[in-house]
Amino acid sequence: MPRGHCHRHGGERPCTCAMGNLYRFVEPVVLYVLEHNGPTYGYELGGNLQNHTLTDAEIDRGALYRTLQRLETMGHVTSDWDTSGSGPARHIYSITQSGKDHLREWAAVLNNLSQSMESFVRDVKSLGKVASDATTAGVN
Amino acid sequence: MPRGHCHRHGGERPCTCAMGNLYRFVEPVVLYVLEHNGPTYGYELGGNLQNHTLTDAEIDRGALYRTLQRLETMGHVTSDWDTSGSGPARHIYSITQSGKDHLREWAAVLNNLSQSMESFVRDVKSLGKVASDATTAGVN
DNA sequence: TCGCCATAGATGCGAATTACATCCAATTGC
DNA sequence: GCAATTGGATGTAATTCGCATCTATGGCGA
Repeated sequence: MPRGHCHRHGGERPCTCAMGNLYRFVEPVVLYVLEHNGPTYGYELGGNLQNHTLTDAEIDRGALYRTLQRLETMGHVTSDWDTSGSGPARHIYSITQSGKDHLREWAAVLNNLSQSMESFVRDVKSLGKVASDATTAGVN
Repeated sequence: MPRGHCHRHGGERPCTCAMGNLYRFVEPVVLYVLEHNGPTYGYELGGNLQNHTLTDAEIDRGALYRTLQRLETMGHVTSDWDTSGSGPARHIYSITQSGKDHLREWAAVLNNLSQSMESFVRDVKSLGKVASDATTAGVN
């Protein structure tokens, strides 16, 4: 199952699903939810996450857990075990100040990227304009 | 040299360099330049490309050549050898109709992605708003 | 009490991607 | 002749991805 092939929207066409989990996109979303919703554990995070993903793709649980581990080694989150509730113990993650800063940095990066994409999209739209302007003026 | 670590802008912070070549981002840019500037060969493409990249990262030549090969097997470009000029033979690539369609699909994807990012950035910006509104009203 | 299911965390692994290095060939300048 | 430049292409170690699988706890019915 090569990446680039989206089994959800089918076929060959590009779609953000085919872009994979891209943990670099998972990272900021995790940080955001942690700051917005407060401390929580991976399994629950997996649910709230899907409302904030940047791509159409669902976030893989494996990718999520590994992202949390990496964020912890980088000091952007801290974790504690919660054994109070019923069921298996929960790994509770909290965002640190460093994590909040990291999220702001991420926002700056995504802002740039977003604008680059926007301008690229504009460029593509105006591609055939000159040739077609003579025949179809005013068509968007 | 782990990904996620940008040797150009240094350090730990996220930057689109650290996002890698992401051939799925190289693909649309290559298609765009091919449609905008007309048929050309890889080496020259490598130059014009850098003005249109979506990220800060330079596009790796290896990635470029492999992208062109993949685009050809997908039928989005065709190629011919140009042995007329001086120097080594040039592999001239031209975009096909299928390639133009593909580029438009890419534009739609990037448009969506761009908007998702924009809205995410807004969300991050409004994160501490409620808490700080009491003390610093009107600060952007 | 045994088996089964849901929750929860975590890892294994083949395939894909990346980043960089390297190789090959032809031409130009010296 | 030979180094430098232009051009194309591949090799490869490290990393990431996507999916499957493993472990463990507790609830619940038979």
